Amino acid sequence: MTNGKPETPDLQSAEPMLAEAELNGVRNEDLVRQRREQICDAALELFLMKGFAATTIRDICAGSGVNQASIYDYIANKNDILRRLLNQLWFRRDVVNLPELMANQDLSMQEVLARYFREAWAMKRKGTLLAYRSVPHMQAEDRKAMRMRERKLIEDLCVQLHRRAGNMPDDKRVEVIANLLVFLTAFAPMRDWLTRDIPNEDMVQLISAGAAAAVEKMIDEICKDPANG
Amino acid sequence: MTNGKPETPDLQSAEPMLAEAELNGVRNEDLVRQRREQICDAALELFLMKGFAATTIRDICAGSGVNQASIYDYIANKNDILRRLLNQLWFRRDVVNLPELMANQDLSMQEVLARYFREAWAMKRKGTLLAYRSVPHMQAEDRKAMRMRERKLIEDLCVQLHRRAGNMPDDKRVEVIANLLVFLTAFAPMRDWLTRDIPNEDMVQLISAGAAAAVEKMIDEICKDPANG
DNA sequence: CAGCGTGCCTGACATATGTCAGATTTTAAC
DNA sequence: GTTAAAATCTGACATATGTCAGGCACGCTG
Repeated sequence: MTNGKPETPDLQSAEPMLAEAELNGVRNEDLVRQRREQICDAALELFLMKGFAATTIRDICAGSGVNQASIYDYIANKNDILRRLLNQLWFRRDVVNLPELMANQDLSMQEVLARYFREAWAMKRKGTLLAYRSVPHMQAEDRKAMRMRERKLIEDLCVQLHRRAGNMPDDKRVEVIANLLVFLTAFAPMRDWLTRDIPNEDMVQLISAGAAAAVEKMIDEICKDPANG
Repeated sequence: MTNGKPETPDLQSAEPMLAEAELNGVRNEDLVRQRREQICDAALELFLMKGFAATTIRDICAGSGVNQASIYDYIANKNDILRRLLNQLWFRRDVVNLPELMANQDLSMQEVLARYFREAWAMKRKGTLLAYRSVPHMQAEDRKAMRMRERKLIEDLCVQLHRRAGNMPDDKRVEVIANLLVFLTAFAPMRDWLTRDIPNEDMVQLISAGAAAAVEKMIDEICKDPANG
């Protein structure tokens, strides 16, 4: 195809996901899906409430109504549940992607951020919390996959920031901006009691205005004083 | 005294700390202090590396060189260690206080934030990480104390933001600004791999410039469109 | 009804963990 | 050197946990 956005890097390319174990204790695939959903739903609530380590398989069984022995017909082990949850909630592809949004030059920075925060805070609230809180409990290889994905996100963001900033010099500090934006994704989820008092849309508007101003200011700063490469 | 800063609210007032257990298995107080230090030092590293729940008393004993039975002469239980660490690292009074800094009207917002982030990121890095990560493992009453202290911080910050913004209307959204600033305290600690590539002072300057711009923009926004009370 | 396949559950194993009683060693004073 | 106080350690208890083997019940086919 020759008529799409020209040489934008492929932002949608193979994302690393966490490898879910295969099981074949139970044949009926619909049943497996249904039970897995029960299990994951219950586990998510418990993980968010008590943390991964403090949640026992017995808790999850009680919460989901699945028997303590049977649960191993549907998931391989406790870590497998976490993996499946993160695949659903953190690595989901149906939620807007910040670098991609930024690539659309018709949108102002503030509009980009407003759309992004609105959707991310609505759709990925629990995923964000789970991801931030349970990194220490993940298997080494899963943690590595998370890091890779984050790394790629930051890189893509840096590319887009340069694109938007015109002739900003190459500077390590651009990464700081990208990291700040990624960090802000966790703002509403982590400060969740705030959103009980304040309508979500108000937060979205306010924070995206502030964040856009911050980004512009920081880009300015880098242009004005191009110190580090 | 009549010549201090006039009616600034007492920002230094009784901070709630977590209640440490008293023990009297060992008489020599210096020894107790020393052993406790060993224990807490080892525990901190382990808690940050593996998380509170995944760290066992045996790990802490191995790391600190204190015997598994003796450790209970110096700390009451695993949660007591966490409490002591947070009292040292999170509730420390020797580190600059943001509302207090803001009360000094001679400093620009950017200067205030630069001073604050510089010191907070240098001195409270581990405390911040520990606090954010181990909230779910704390005893209910300790969690309550943490919340209270945070609540007070936000309130003090709101007061100072109003003071600085001149005639900004009373608006719930001011809390969002305060929360954003508190949240940013965790930026460098949580994105710690960043700081391995980028000098700390560069981060301080860049983020405080950006954050100051964001705060101003958000105050503007609230003044321009005074919707919520 | 018998026979079988599929999903479910009782019950338990092996290990890990927080905690500590009580024996043992060290220290210091005479 | 004797002795008593103080600090440290061995060893263990009670419990909790992840995991699963092997038996059970139910529905389907003939």
